[in-house]
Amino acid sequence: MKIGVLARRTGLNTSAIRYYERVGLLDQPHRVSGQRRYSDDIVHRVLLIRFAATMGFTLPEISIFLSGLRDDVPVGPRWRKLTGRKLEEVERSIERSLKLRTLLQHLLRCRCASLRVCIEKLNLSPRLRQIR
Amino acid sequence: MKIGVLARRTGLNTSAIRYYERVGLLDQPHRVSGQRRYSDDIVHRVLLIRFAATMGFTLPEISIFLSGLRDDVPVGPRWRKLTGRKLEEVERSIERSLKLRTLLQHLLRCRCASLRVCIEKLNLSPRLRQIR
DNA sequence: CTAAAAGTTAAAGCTGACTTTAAGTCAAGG
DNA sequence: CCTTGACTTAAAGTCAGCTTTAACTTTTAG
Repeated sequence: MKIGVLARRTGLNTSAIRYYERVGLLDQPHRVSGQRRYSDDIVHRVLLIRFAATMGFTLPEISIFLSGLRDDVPVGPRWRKLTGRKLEEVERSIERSLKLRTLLQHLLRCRCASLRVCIEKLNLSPRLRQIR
Repeated sequence: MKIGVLARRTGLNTSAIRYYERVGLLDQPHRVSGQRRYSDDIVHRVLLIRFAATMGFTLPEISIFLSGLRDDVPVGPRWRKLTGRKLEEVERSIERSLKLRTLLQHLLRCRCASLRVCIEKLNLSPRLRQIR
C-alpha cells in the first residue's frame, strides 16, 4: 500500500501520516525506490491513533499508550498513571461543560437583560460574585 | 488604576490586557503621559471575559456577547444564534467526554491485554469496529 | 514517449491566545 | 539626582498538530 491509499483508507492527509512518522507515532515503513510501502495492519494503528486523538489525548500521550501496548504489559504503571491523570482531567472538563450547558440553556430560555443575574442564579463562578 | 494594578486585581498578565485591547475586547482607556489609566468597572468586564473564556468561548465569540450586552438588546438574534450553536457544540463535547470517562474508568479497572476488547465492549466508535 | 498524478524532502506557515524581547520612557522613593 | 520598578511599543516567539510550499523524482495511463 502506498501512502495515498493509506490516506484514503484512514481519512487522513498524506502529510499527517508523514507527520506521525516524524514524531515517532508510526514506524518507518520499508521503501521501494524511495516511496513508502505499508502493510495492511498499519490501518488499524492509524485508526487507533485517530480514535485516541479525538478522545482528547495528545500525540505524546498516544505514543505512551501505544508503546505500552507493544510491550505487552497489560496495564503497566505508566499506563495506569496516565489513565488516572486523564480521568481527572476529563472529569473536570465534564463538570465545566455541564455547567456551561446549564448556562446556555438558561440563556436561551430567559430574557436576560443582565448576564449577572443568570450567573448568580446558576451559582456558576464564585469569582464572578463580584460582578455587579 | 494603572495596568499593573488591573492585572493584579484580575489575575491576568499585563500583556494579556494589552492583547485584549488590541483585539478589541477592551476599549482604549484614557492615558496619562502615555500610560493607561483604568476606572474600577473595567475589572468586572475583564472578569466576565475570563469567565467566558474558561467556559470555552473564543475571544471573537466573547466580543459578540459583550457587544450584545452593550447594545442593551436583551438576547438579540445574533446572541441567540451564537448561544444555540455553542450549546450544540457543548453537547457534543459532553457526549464525547462521557464516553471517554467510561473508557478510562474501564481501563483502570480491567486488565486489558487488548484495547480493542474494551472499545468493542463499550461500543465507543463505529469506525473502530474494524480494529482486529 | 509524454503528461499528469502521486511520491519525496526540508522548511516555512497556520490558528488562537498569549508571552517574550528589545529598546526604550516614566514615576516614586531615598 | 539616581536607581529601581513599572510602563510603552512593535515584532517575534510559543504551543500542538498539522498543512503548505518549493523544488524535485517516480509511477502510471494513454
